[in-house]
Amino acid sequence: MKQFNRYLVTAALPYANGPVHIGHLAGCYLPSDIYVRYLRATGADVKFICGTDEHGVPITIKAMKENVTPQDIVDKYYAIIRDSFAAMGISFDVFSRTSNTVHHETASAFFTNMYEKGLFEEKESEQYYDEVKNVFLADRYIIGTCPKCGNDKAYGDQCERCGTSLSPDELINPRSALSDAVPVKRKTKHWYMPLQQYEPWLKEWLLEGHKEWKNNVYGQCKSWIDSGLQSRAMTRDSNWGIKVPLPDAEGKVLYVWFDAPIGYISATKELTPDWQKYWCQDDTKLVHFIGKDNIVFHCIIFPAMLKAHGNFVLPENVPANEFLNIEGEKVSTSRNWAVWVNDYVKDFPDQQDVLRYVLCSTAPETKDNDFTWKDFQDRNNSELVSIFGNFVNRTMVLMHKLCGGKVPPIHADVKDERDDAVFQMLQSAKQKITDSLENYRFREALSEMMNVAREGNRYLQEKAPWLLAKTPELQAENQKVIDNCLHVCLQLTANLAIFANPFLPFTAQKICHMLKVVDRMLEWSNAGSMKLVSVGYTLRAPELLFKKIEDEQVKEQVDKLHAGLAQSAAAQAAAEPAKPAAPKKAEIQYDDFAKLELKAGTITAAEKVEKADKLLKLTVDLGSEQRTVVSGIAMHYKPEDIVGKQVTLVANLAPRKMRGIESQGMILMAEDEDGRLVFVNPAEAVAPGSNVS
RNA sequence: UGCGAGGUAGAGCAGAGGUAGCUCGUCGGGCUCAUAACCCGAAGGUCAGAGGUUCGAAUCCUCUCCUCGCUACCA
Repeated sequence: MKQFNRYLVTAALPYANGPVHIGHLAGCYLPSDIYVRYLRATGADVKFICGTDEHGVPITIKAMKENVTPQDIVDKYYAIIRDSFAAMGISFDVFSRTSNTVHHETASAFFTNMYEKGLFEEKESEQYYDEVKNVFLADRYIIGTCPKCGNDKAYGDQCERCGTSLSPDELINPRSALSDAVPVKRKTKHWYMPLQQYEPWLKEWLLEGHKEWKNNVYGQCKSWIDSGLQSRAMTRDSNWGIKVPLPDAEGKVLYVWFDAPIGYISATKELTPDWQKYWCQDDTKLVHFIGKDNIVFHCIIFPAMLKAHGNFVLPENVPANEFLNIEGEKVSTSRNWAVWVNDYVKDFPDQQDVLRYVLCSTAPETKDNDFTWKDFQDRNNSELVSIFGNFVNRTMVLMHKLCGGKVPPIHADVKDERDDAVFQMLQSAKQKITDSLENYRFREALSEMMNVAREGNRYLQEKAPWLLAKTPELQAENQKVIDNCLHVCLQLTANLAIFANPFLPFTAQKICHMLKVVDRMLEWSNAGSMKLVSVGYTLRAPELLFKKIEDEQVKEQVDKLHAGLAQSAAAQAAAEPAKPAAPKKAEIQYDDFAKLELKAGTITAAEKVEKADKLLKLTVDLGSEQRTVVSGIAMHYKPEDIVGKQVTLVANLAPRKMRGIESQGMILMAEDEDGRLVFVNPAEAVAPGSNVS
């Protein structure tokens, strides 16, 4: 095993175009914070790095839409994000931002270093340009008609209706998502990093050298490398970002994915003049905490960049988490289906540890997981309150009642095996928790920590000091046994604070306060000790560590979630028509309309098309003939529900094959903002084959 | 379409050839120091489905189904 003398821990740079939600927290900020708090407790030299990622096209677009500058956007969200993390006790050593001067200089220098070594390829290509907004358009910002299914809202990279991946050139009638203008092709030059040249090295370093990485991470990297890497552009046409530091690069900036990870380096520079010690000496253990969407950038592209530059350490591990869903549905910031951290802090003041506990115990370490408010309540009430909080409270109350509020001595003459067993249990718990934390298994570590509290309750139950003190006479007789029991329970409580500290730092502090011990007691090396609280010390009155969460609070949160969703949908619906969305298509003459042959028909049969999520094969009765129509409505209607329905059919549309079935017409559907499809049909039943005009 | 990860008691997870385990929930009992908390016990699973290898498969192989991700600047 390699010996490391210091740690550099990074958490993914959140993108500064919105606040952070609990999925972000569960994905990487909480696990990294737990890891770092543990490392600090062991006395390790560790730096915990994060900051906002403030470049990239989405920010310029958001700025354009809100009619402010990109800088306004990032300033606003930088503050919100920073404060959310601080409130939750995420203990970054530095929380920087990529719009800082230090970062611009660092990223520029990084690029120049690679450029001077001749590590970039220069290539010219033609890209769509929006002449109204004067910007080059990323594929995603070109909208047009899908050549496969005719969806007129396909994006330049993919059609979301039929799932085909596209290139902007394939779109019929492309237009800009920003201005609705018809984009034109313009030549543009970019600098590419030939990733394929790093393949042999990546195979050795990653595939051979890091087989211990998590399955989901290793598997995805392997799949990328095995399928062959390609040159990737490291610059973009934009005026928001870090200028490409070359003379002939007007209007070009570094690709955000080139500049963002360098942000880890810049932030470290900002933190300490000693930054090189952390980044350039190979006895540093660099660990990147990220969500699964970032795997390739952190495991392949950024390491390749570091390798290319040559002066930096490489990540030792990248423990990426999967995603957290909320109440059974994927988090969606645009639909406002999310629990925002800044809201949580307001709604549950002084209960950060509850969220930390719940997110850690359901952390998506191996697969996507679901967060529900009911589960949040259950875990708080039946685990934190009933097991952990209750044990500490029982101990404190009994100690005050039976031992006069002072830490009782331990009497060797009445000490028994059960007392020793607690000591043994602590040793083994320390071992297990340490092992789990070192291997990024935070859920497991947390559950071991809770087991310590469970053991405490069990011990107390078996000793039952309250029975030994039923009457004053009995108590006098048993005082030594009672002393021993509460002495053990108090030491156990102190140990619990050490074990809980990485996960529940606010709670650990409360325990320290009650026990009148200083922060240094929380050092990891003290775990397992039975001499943490001193005999004879007067302790403070017990205070509850956790409080119950009531049904109403849960209901409020669930309602809030749904209200947010509805509000956001309404806001979007209101915003859309306000834009010149209505006359998207050119005006037509009556003759054009008359070319359409529309007929009412009745669906007589419907079945799912195999190997297609969205397609149904329908048979439509037009009175004089039967038509086979393939329609992309499987997501919205079940075959059995629509047989017998009347529909409006474009009867003279040229036939088209889809999934090997010839579709002889098209059914008219109305689609709302959420993508919900509804039949456009005659209000009353008419004879099949009736003309519609 | 391809590739990656996953599918195990009502819920959340462990187990990676040898009679299915943990936490919460449920049910029964005990206790009363404690936030109706704690402790003991029980019920509950054809380990997504089908086939195969093996004396023996949740675990290995093949195929199928489902979920999520990547291929697109969401942790």
